[in-house]
Amino acid sequence: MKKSKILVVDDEQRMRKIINDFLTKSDYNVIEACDGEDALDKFFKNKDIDLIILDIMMPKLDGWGVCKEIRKESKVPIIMLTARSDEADELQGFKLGVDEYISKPFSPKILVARVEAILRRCKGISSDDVIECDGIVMNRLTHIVTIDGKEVDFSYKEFELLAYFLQNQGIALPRENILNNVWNYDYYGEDRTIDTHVKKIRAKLGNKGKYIKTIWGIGYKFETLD
Amino acid sequence: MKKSKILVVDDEQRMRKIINDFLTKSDYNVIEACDGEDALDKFFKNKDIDLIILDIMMPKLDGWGVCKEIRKESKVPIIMLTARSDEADELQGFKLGVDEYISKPFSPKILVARVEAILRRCKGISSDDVIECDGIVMNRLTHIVTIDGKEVDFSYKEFELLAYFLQNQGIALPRENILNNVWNYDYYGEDRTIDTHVKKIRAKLGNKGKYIKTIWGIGYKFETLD
DNA sequence: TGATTATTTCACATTTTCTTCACGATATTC
DNA sequence: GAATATCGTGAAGAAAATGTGAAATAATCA
Repeated sequence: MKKSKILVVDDEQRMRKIINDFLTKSDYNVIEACDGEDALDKFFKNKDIDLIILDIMMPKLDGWGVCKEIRKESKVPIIMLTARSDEADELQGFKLGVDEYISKPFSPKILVARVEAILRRCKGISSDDVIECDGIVMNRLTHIVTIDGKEVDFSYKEFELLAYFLQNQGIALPRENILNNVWNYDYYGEDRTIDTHVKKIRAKLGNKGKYIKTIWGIGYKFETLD
Repeated sequence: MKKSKILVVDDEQRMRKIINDFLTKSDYNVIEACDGEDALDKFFKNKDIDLIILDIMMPKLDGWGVCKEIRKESKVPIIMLTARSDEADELQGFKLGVDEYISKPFSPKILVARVEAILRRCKGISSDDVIECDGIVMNRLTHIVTIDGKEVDFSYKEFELLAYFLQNQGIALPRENILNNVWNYDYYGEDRTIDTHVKKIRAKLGNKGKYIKTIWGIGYKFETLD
C-alpha cells in the first residue's frame, strides 16, 4: 500500500520538524515547505500530494492565499494550523475549502488522528485497501476476505499471498519471486512451502480455486480466464 | 450532543417506516425520501445531514446515480441497501465512495450498529466527549466509563486504548499502529505491553470483552458483530 | 519519604500458524 | 512408454504469536 504524501507548510523550522517527525513515524511521506510561495511551488511540482497541513501566519503569502490558489486547481484536503482558536475565521475558511482546523499548541496524537480521519474520509476506503476479483473481495483495513459475499478466514500469510496473486493477475510468478515479495527478505526456507499455502488458499476459494494456475517448472499464476 | 440527522431513501414506504422506527428509537433524527430525485432535493435543502441510507433499486434515479451526484459536493457517509448480496458491485461502490453495504433483509441491530460505527469513524476524534458503543459509554470529560450503566474503573492507558478501539471499530489495528497512536511518541518499549492492557480491558468489559478480536500476526480489532 | 497505584517486563502456558517431509500423482522429456 | 522432474497432499512437529499471572519498575499522591 502506497504511503500518503503530505505537504507541511510552516515558516518555523522547529514546527515543521515536529510535525514531520510525527507523520513520518505514522508512516506518511512528508514534504516540507517554508512559506506560501514555496508551498505552491512544491505542491504543483509534486502532483500526487494527498493532504496539506498549512499554517495561517506566514511571510510573503499566508495560508489563506495558498488555500485560494490551490483550490483553483485541486480538491486536495487542507488542514489549517492556527495560533489561537479565534484566529480562525472558520466561515471564510470553509468557503475556501478548508477541511479542518487545528489550533496550536496541539497534541501529536490529535494531529495524526485528524490526518488519518480526513484521508480515510476522502478516499472512502481507498482503492489500495480493497482488492476485488470475480467475487473475491479482500479488505486490508478490516482484514476481511469475502467470497461471493461470504466471509472466509485467512491467516496472515494466506492473506498476503492471495493479495499478491490478485495484484499480479495474469502474470506467471516464479516461486523465487513470490518468496521475495510475500516472505521476509531474510527467509531462507524451502520454496515448497509456497505450495502448501497455495493448497490451502485453493481450498478456501472453493470453485474459484482453479484460478490459481500451476505453471510447470516455474511457479503459479492467478487468472480467471481459461 | 446534537442528534445526528439521517436521510433514508427507499421507494417502498413500508421499508422507510421500518428503518425510520429503529433509528428514531436509537435517538436519531430521520428524514425520508421516496426516490432518487427526492433524495437529492432533500439532501441539498438540509445541509446538515450526517449520513444517508440509500436503496439501490429505485425508479427515476437509482442509488448509484444519487451517490454519484452527492459525491460531487459532499463527503457525507453513505450506506447502500441491496436486495441480494450479489447485487452489490462492491468495487464500483467503493470507488463511488460508498461506506458500507447492508443487504436486505437485515436485522435492526446490525443496521443501527453500522450507522453508529460509521458516524463515529467519520467524526474521527471529534470534539465529541462521549463515545458509546453497545452499552459501553466513555466520557472524556469525567473520565468515567460505564458498562450497561454500571461504572467501571479504567486507568489512563486502559481508557485511551479502549477509546482508540471504539474510534476505529471494524479496522484491524496493527500493534505498531496502536503504539504510535495510544502511547507517547517517545515510547520505545515492547509491543507486548499492549497485550497486557488488552487482557485487562477484556476482563473489565466482561461478556463484551470478546468484541476485542485478535488478528493473528497483526494486532487487534474491535467489532461488535458476529 | 513512604505508600499506593499504574505500567511495563518477564517467564511460561497455550494456541495458531508455518514449514518440512514423505509419498503418491501428474506432467515433461526423450 | 519409461525415466525423470515437478507438483499435490496430508500429517507431524517446529516455529511464532498470543494469553496469562506475577514480579519489577515507574509514576503518583498523601
